[in-house]
Order: sequence, then C-alpha cells, then structure tokens
Amino acid sequence: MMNPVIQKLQYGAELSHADRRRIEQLTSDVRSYGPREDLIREGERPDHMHAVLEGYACRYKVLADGGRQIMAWLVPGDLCDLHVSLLGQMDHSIAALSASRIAILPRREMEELAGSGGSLNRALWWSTLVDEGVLREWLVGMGRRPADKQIAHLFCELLVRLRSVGLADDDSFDLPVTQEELADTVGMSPVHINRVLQHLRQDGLITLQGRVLTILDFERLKAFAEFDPNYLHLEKRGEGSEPAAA
Amino acid sequence: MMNPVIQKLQYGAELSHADRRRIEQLTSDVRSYGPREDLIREGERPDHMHAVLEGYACRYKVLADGGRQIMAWLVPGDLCDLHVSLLGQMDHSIAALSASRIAILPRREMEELAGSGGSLNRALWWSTLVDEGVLREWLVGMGRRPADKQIAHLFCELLVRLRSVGLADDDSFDLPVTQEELADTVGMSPVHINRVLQHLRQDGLITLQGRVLTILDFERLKAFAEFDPNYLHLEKRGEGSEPAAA
DNA sequence: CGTTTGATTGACACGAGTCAACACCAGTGG
DNA sequence: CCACTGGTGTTGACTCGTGTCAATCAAACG
Repeated sequence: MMNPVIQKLQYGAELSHADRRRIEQLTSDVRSYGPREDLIREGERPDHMHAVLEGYACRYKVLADGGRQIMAWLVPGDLCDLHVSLLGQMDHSIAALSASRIAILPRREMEELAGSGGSLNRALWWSTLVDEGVLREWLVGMGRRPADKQIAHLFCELLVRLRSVGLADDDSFDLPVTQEELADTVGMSPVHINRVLQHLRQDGLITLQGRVLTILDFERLKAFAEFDPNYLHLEKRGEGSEPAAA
Repeated sequence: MMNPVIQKLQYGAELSHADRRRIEQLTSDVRSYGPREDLIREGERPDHMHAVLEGYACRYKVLADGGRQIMAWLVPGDLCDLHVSLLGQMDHSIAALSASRIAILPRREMEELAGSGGSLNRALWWSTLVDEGVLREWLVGMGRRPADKQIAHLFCELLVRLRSVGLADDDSFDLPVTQEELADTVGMSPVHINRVLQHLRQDGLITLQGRVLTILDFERLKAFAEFDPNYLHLEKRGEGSEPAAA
C-alpha cells in the first residue's frame, strides 16, 4: 500500500522518484494514537510536525462555555501542522478522532522544503491552499446551508478525499466517530445530528451502520448538497481548457 | 504613508531594504474598484494577482438559492489570490466591498518568490497561514458563538488587523459596508444583524454612525467576545528584533 | 422633489437547542 | 454466566434564537 502522503501530494505536483523517497524517509517515524488523544495543543511549540498515515484526526478549539468546534478533519495523507514552523505557536489543538497512526516529521527538514523551490515545495503550497479551500467551503456550509445539506456536503467531501488516497473504492468508507463529534464538526447539537442522519437515511441517500458510512446514490447526494469538488483541486493539472461558467 | 503590504509582511519576516523595494515595485501597478465590483470570479485563471492597498475587499461564494457567504475580509496589506498560481482556478470570487485601490501583481514574479527561500518567501507563507487561522476562527464563531458574540469578535479582529497596518490609531475605524454585507459575513439575516447591532450599542460597547465604527470599551468588548488575538500571529517574533518601524 | 437604497421595527414561523427519559450495546467484574 | 456499568444512539416535549415577510423611516441622490 502506498504511503498516503505521497499519494496526496502527487495531486499537487509531479514528484520524482527522489521526492517520493524523501517523503518515505520523512514519514518513517510513526506513532500510534488512541481516540481523543491530543497530538498537539493550542499554545505549544514543538520541534516536529505530524502527518496522518492511518485513521482520522481533527483540528479543534474549545470555548469558555465548554463548547467545542472541530475546524478540520485530517485524513490519511494530510499534513497537520506546517503552521508551527512559521507561526510562533499553535493557535488550535489537534487530536486523533479514531485510533490512528501518525508520522512525526522533523521540523528542520520540513522548513527547508518549504523554501526549496522544488516539486515538494510546490506540493506543500498546494496542500496548504487546498486546506484553505476546504475551510472556506465549510464556512459556506455553516453560514448558508441548512443542516441536512451541510452534513450531506461533508459526506460528499469525505468520500472524494478518501477516494483520492485509495480509502474508498466503492461509495462507502469508515466513519469511526460519534454523533457528538459530527455535531462539533458542523456546529450543531448531537440531538439534531441524529435527526438529520435519520432524515438522510429515510430518503435513501445514505446508510450508516457499524461505523461505516455508505452513500447509496452519490449523484443524488451531490445534487442535494450542491457539492462541487472543484475546491479540493484534485483534478489533473495542466488542462489548459478555459473555465466554463458555473 | 507606508505601503500596507510591506507593513503587513514585516510581521511575518524581517524584510531587508531590498525586499521592501521589491514589494514597492511589485505593487506599483494600481487599479481602482468601486463597491461590489469583482476583482476575480470563481473559475477564472488570470495571469496576475491582487493586493489591497486602500479600502476593503472580500472573498465570497453564491449558492444556488441566491444566498451569499463572505468568507474573508481583505483589508489593506492583504494579498488576495496566491491560489491562482498553484491551484488551477479560483474556487471562489473576490469583490471590492468599498471603493478601493488594488495592486495588480505579475504572477510569474510572485511564483518565483514562493519558492525563493528568502525572507519574502517566509513572509508569503506566514501570510497564508494567518489567513488560514482567521478562517478557523470564523468557523468557530459561526459554529459555536451566539450572534452577538460573533459580531463582537469580528469587530475586535478588524480593529486589531487595521491597527497593524496603521489604519486605526484610536479604537475606531471605517466600516463602509451595509448591514446586508455584515449579514453575509457572519451567516445571519440582515434583520438580525440590525437587532444585534442595536444590542451592542445599548450595552455601550460600540457606536456605529456614518459608516464609522467606534469601539467604546475594547477591553469589555474583548471579554464579551472572548477575543484572543493570538490567531492573527502579529506578536513580535522571538528570534530577531521587531519589524523595523516606518 | 421623487426615487432609491439602506436602516429599523413588529408579527409570526420555523429550525435547532435543551432537557430528560429510554434503548442498546460492549465491556467489566463478580 | 450475568448483573452492572458507561458510553452512545434514539425519542419526545418544550424553549429559544433566527429567519421571513412586510411595513415604515431615513438618508442619499439624480
């Protein structure tokens, strides 16, 4: 099975054999985390970075009233905290969502890559800009989409992202999280998540049993959620065709 | 008056005299935009980038039902679309919020800077990561903060950001936008924005007249909004001296 | 001046939160 | 083996924050 970091970054830049070897080597120090275990906390300033190899992690913040907001899901292939090298300290925390295997990357070498001008440099930039795109799309969901469409949109996104690293061959994937964690992701209450999920199930759009989500009709779910994967920027590069009107 | 792009980027990296000259030169091609005029639209792939010199701009998306979500405010000093060079096409649009002066930057040279390894490279990285931090904070606001605190938080953020480029010496700044645009920013309805603003005024926290917002008691507003500016990463960096003064 | 755009206000509807009870496991330990 | 437990999912009743619709006001503008 190919290293998911390589799989992902190849969408951002053409990687040479040497580039791939470099990534293999950088992600060779692996640690296992249990669900809810923090990888790094707000305010910290460690000398290493993380990348997800297996399982899911998330960025989150906790408010004074105890409310928690998850601001990103990190799936295999995702880099967690390029921030640390350039920004003084973490402005949020990162925790494992499920049992997961996380690579520990040396900070110095990553910093070096960030200014190297090579393919890996481009790939890191691409990865960061895609993260930004995802954040923007989530913002749209929370601001302007009704709950059911927002959740449907999240499921579409997860399917596409997991497919891109070979973790969802058919239209289903592992969803080893509680409804409360889904609630913290989309900014709703656990109770309402439950109701929306039932709604989606009754409409024959999804199945969710045994922590496996199955999308029964991806086309219909996409239409329902108004999902357009362009913001994930996974399409092949170099297509010079002019943009068609949205 | 110093170029706001220089002012801003100095928070991200120490800039040499040559670096500053370079920025001056890169931002010398200036165009004026009127309110609501698009700088760039979703799907486009132009050969230049933008930076705000005066006035405000915003990132936004429009949904099928006509709803609009503003995903970022771009104030003087902010770079608008580093995306274009690495991602194939824009996944969102950018428009002027108020009458503004925008610099047009040549794409080639900016791409070159992005992999140069120098101070400007670091500054661009920093700027991008800060944008991400702001997006995350907005997500927290939309997901977990009640309307009044969310808006208060936005005002705190704008004050700090504008101060950092010398556009808010006291506790007030220009807010040349309609309540509808505020609504599209925080994901609420214009009517509710109106009520929340009145609430904040009655509590003696702000004043908003003639498109100028005055924060009457910043400490109290910060406490109310639970505003912590750490996510803007404007504090002095540890290793070197602070950014040179004008 | 009328026209237009934006701010304000009130009445009402609805989505989503809260609270609380209950069901359904998967462990665990006796 | 089987109660007991704690975590999670499910439901219902009720509350409350926001949205919607529509009328009115105020200010800017040609």
